[in-house]
Amino acid sequence: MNETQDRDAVRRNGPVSRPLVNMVRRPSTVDLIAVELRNAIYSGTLRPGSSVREAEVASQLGVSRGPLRESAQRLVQEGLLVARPGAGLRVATVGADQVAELYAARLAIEGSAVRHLAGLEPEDRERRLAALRELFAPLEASLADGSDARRIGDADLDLHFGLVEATGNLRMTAMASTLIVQTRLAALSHRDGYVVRTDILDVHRTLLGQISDGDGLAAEQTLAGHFQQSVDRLLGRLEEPFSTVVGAAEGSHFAFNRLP
Amino acid sequence: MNETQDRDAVRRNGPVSRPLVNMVRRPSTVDLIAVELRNAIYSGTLRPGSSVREAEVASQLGVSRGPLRESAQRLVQEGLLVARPGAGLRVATVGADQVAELYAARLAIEGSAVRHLAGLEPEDRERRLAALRELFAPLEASLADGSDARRIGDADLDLHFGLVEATGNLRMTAMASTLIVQTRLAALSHRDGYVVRTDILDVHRTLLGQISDGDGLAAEQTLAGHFQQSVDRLLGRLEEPFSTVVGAAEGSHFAFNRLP
DNA sequence: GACCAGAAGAATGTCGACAATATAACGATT
DNA sequence: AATCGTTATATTGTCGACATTCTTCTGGTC
Repeated sequence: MNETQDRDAVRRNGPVSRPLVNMVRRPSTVDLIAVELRNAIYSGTLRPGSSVREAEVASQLGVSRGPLRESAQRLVQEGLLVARPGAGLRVATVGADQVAELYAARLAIEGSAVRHLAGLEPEDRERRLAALRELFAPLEASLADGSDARRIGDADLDLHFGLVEATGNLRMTAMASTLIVQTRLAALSHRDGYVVRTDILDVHRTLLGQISDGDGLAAEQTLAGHFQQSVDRLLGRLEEPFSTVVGAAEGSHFAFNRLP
Repeated sequence: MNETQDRDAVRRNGPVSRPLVNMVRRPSTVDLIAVELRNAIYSGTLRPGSSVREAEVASQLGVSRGPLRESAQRLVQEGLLVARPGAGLRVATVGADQVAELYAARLAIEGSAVRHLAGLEPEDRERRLAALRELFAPLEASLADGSDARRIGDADLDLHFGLVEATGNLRMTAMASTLIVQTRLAALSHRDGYVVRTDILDVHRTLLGQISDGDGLAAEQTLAGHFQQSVDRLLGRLEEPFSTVVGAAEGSHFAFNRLP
């Protein structure tokens, strides 16, 4: 019984001090399907507002309707799918009336993240910033070689997700993941297609610099300004230099859609 | 085709200006089951760490295993249930190692909420604060008549949920709902049972006052201090006057578990 | 011509049954 | 005595089929 008690204790409280090995967790079928669905939504394969026929998608995934429906409920909880009784599943749409709310939620999460990072001990802070600077390169590259807006958006969202992931807070990371896919949905729902400002490089450079300086409030305000501009642009309130492409590019890399 | 287009437009962008009536949405069975499950977890009927046998729970709810499993996946996404392949469902446990993370997430959401409220126009701000002061009475009452800690905790959590709900941000409201049920899980997982400080009345009075004064940053710091004490208390780092009861009371009122 | 009512079709909602897997108990072995 | 291997039980994972519901099409009426 002692071994059982130990296992139970581990389940309740996690490894006591330092885990010798990572607890192995085979992903369930529902996990795998949910990842595929999120990818399909994120990449635009399942377009916003389109109906999701269970039998069709299930057969494409090589599973029955049961597991598919279970996975779908996860995305319903995330707000990525909408289920109407009798009418089945539709991909959610993030319309103009929801953009402000969405970015307010992102500011709550990501703003808290940058403040947390800025408040760390300099040594620890720089270690985590190093990981973030890795995400900077793809953004620079996609901007430099004139990639389509979708790829630029991928790099941008990856960086924003990295901000939250760097805090190590799994709950906030999960919430950020959901909000970022919803951001993609908002962009895909937008009549002008995917729109990206050309100065995002400067904004993020400033952001990382302020974190590095330990000035969390300034970093949060930079983020707030950045988001405000994004909202205005999505709502068509701004006329300014931008790069817009309705990217038909498939195959984004979904750094934030990993298995838990 | 015009009517269809109009309906689609409504689905995408929501009602154009001011909706004459609220769009009626019959709750699906999955919705209803999910509410029941959350209530059972919140009230302690389903205890943290306990296994949830599908057949048993399904028959108690009067449904088959299929809909139950679909609902369960929603709670898995929320972090309220854990599913291990082959081993089925267990109620999540929020152990000591997760308390800090949980309260950090709550601070991100609720801190953002109080700052938002404080930044509103005085007229609008006071209107929403009026709704919050309604939630103040139950807290006072439960403290005054020496209720058990569980009832005090209910009133406390209702008030905190009300803070976020008052912003009108549905996304943040949903996230707050999840985090607050997890807070209850943490309390139920705690060895000392439900613990409540006796000075929470003062803290919340101060909080609402600072919001009323438009001082969002101060309100957020009050919240941060309050949460820090909660974390310390749950981790047993503090020895101070408190009221602790392992409340066996069933039937909490779950203001935050409404249907969407 | 627009609107309403009814019927046909298709998809969903739900259930029961079977196969696959994990758990627990038991005995054998070092 | 503790550990390992085996077996039995119970539960989960998956699937196919049926009843129900929504959607769409058609025809009729004002």
